[in-house]
Amino acid sequence: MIFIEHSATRDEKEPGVTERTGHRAAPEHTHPDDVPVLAALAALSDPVRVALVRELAGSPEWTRSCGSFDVPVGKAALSHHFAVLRGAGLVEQRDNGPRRVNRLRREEFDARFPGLLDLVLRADALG
Amino acid sequence: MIFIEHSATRDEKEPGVTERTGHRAAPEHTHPDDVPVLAALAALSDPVRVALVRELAGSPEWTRSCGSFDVPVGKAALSHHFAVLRGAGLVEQRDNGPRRVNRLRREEFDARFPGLLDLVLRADALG
DNA sequence: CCGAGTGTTCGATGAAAATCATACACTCGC
DNA sequence: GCGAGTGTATGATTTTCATCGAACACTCGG
Repeated sequence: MIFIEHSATRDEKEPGVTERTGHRAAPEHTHPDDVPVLAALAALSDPVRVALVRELAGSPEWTRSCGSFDVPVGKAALSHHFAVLRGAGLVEQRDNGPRRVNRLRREEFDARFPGLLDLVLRADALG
Repeated sequence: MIFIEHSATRDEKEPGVTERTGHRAAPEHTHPDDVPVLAALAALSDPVRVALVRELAGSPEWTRSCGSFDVPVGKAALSHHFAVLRGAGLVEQRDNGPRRVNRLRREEFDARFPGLLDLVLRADALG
């Protein structure tokens, strides 16, 4: 078993060059503070993305790879949806070996859009 | 005072049959409690509709007719947007003479989706 | 009863978004 | 290195949605 080193959270640290062997482009992230309200709402207006967010909220951080979600779309579309979620400041991604693991940016997103995530996550009778 | 009586809904009437004696069809409303989260978010994901909601929030109830809003779309599109807002439980409409006046369903919508309206209404630097 | 003002409906159009299939890039165990 | 596993990029197709113009419906004041 190999662990991901990469110290800890580098929120204020520029990602720069990872000390990993390969040269795989690190995913580009957008902080929730830089996300317009409309973009956040648009990102959460898609059933597939909401399913991803909900499933992600129910798992420990950095434990779910992109392919491990139960959504009825191919992997191309899936990749696209994760890009949208990243751009909306909803998820953070990190490369772990061949797979890309995810984390829901609960605190940061909540600070920027209070209550919005709770709204989407609360199990409702009406979807 | 005479109110719109509208004896019974005649949704399944054959086209062309207008046996009403000159009353306009009352707008069909959806209570926020019957609105899925996704529909609410989708309704608020459009810049024109957000502009309508914001402008409406800044005016007393039942004072704004549909045509009185400053949005860069024709009246056909405008009518469509109001229908969406109605369907999302965001606005209530009432016929007043030749015009249709509006009201933002603040309390009801807030009870169903706490914080969502505040999020959209708060004047943000980032739209 | 007519005409101006107001809003809806309909059909068409254009743009944006979701999706897929394919091809490509990277990592790791063997 | 090879090859399986994983995710991205690209291009094409489909769907969805916002928009418009025109026709229609309703109300009210002359």
